[in-house]
Amino acid sequence: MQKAPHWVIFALQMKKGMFRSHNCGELRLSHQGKQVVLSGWIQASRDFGGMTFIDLRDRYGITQLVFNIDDDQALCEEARKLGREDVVKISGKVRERSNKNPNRSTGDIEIEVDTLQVLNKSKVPPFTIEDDTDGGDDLRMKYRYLDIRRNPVKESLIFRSKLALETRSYLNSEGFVEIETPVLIKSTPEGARDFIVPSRMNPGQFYALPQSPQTFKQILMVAGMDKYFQIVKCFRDEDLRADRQPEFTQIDCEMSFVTREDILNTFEGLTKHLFKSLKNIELEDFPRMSYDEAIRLYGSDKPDTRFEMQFVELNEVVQGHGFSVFDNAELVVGICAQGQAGRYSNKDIKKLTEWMQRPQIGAKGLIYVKFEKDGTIRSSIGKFFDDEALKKWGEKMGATTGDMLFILAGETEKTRKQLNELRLEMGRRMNLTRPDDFKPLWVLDFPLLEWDEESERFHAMHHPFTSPKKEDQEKMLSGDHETMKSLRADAYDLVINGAEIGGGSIRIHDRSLQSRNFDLLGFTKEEAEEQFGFLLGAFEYGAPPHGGIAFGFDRLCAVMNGQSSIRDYIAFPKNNMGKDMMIDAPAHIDKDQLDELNLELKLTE
RNA sequence: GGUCCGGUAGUUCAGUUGGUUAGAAUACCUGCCUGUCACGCAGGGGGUCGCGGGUUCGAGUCCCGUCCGGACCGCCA
Repeated sequence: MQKAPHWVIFALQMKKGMFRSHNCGELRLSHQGKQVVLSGWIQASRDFGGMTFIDLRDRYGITQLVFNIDDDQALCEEARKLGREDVVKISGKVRERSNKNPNRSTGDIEIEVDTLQVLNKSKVPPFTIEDDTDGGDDLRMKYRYLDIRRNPVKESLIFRSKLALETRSYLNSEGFVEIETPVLIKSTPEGARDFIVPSRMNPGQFYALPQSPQTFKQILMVAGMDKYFQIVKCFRDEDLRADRQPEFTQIDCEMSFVTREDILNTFEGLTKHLFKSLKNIELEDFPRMSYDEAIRLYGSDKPDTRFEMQFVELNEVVQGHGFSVFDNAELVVGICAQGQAGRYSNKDIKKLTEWMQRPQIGAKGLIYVKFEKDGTIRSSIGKFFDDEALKKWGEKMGATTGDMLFILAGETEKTRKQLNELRLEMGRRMNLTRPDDFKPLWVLDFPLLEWDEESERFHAMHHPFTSPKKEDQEKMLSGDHETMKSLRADAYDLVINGAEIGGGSIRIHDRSLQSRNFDLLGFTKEEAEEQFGFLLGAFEYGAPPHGGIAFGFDRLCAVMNGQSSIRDYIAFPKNNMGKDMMIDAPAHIDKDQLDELNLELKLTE
């Protein structure tokens, strides 16, 4: 039997409603002469009267369509009417372009169209669907379905998908099992505010959405699952930031019969694998730093180690010379900005000082010393210290000619925080924070407890299930304030380029130690029993030693691409008031719904 | 809870010490154009200057309030 010609088969397929034989990103010169069917959106149209070019876009790319009035006048007229974002299906023949476009993967070919079908007209979109859109953030969020058509957002979501896939594949190969834990759980006052869900069947009672699956994963360890992970949504009812959403995703992990070393190695391995497979970057072994060291050298527990500019404490050399700002300060500390002396005029310094004095930072002032190229030394405190003294500071801080010192003095914790802001700002100004440079590190030995002035009690710095380091467990009994402050936890954070990417700890698996920890945190026996009785109970049935870690998945996506905002890695993010601008949530519910939930609104002005 | 910035055409923005009919670019519409790919050219339509109040002969502009958006501090075990 004779086979029908290619074009006949195609015409039949078109009739049958086949939407495409290829996508808009895959046709090449090698397809020349082929009859194809494409579907997609109108990206742009260039009309020359006698001939019209149309860029057809789908997720995979853009293919140019050509309509020529000499070939088919009616069809050409149709094509001229197409508007941006109309959805069309076309069939036609692939042919080599006479003018190729090297900027496009499909730029060697074009489609000589023979049929055109408009599948759906589009209104004129409120912003341009281009890499550099003219749309503001609020419009982009409101019309997120248009925003996602843009390459940067689309690529971000695809990156996220690949990252999840690689995470699963790696952890699977390491013997981890992905287990889902409940989303409707119980509220606990520790930590962040919970999102609350009323229970219809249990009037007056509420579920809470998990801030993390913490207790469940520990119970899975008691249950003998040995290695657990989950890529999981978590919820925290706290104010938002560019890198903080009320619902966010964690790579949540827990392992049994492990030491801290086992966990660090496993997840350093995961991180390296993710960078290698997604960015083709081989990360060096991650350096490690104690929490105390990080605070002392960088004023932060998540230092950006892409650049040095470490803190140098100056109390010894500057105090006792009659300059009261220094003499009365708990800490005098500075950084050395290399090669910056010539870059800062008095006006620039004044500006920088004002920047430091903004309420967000709250520095009282900013002291500088400039070691000018010509050998002169200029500083804001020349009246109190002679060149000899200033030179000595310079030596201590490793400054040479051309460098500039910035010095702050005051209460230790505040001053470090302020200098951290300045260090990061100088890093940015001096172009030391390249987005394609990745410097991970482990920060270890966090304090177990944190004194909360407001409630006048200790809080767990990590969470209440974190194990104190072995050598500190005895000290937990003392009860003395300073000793409590000095307790160290077997907790660790993974920091990359100044962002906290992951955090975890070895957990307490012993019921009595867990009870003692709840004591320290100010829980009564009854409260501890009521809130965490299920965990304490589980610990009595052979809880294995265990520990784990959780990675901020959205943040990891952003950091791996050198971005500080996680919003483009979330398909439908919320704005800084926690609102979804597209669906306009949250929203009021009607009286019937409230009644059914046994709730009554009491809105105050 | 707080600090700061913004709101003018569909969009991004400009708008001087308060002073004619509020502009530009882009998008949109119409016409011309046969090798563009940021096409080009000519023409056109498009504004409750977020909202309310006040000061003033006169407010986009100044003041107060309010709403909305953005960044940040607090908060985020």
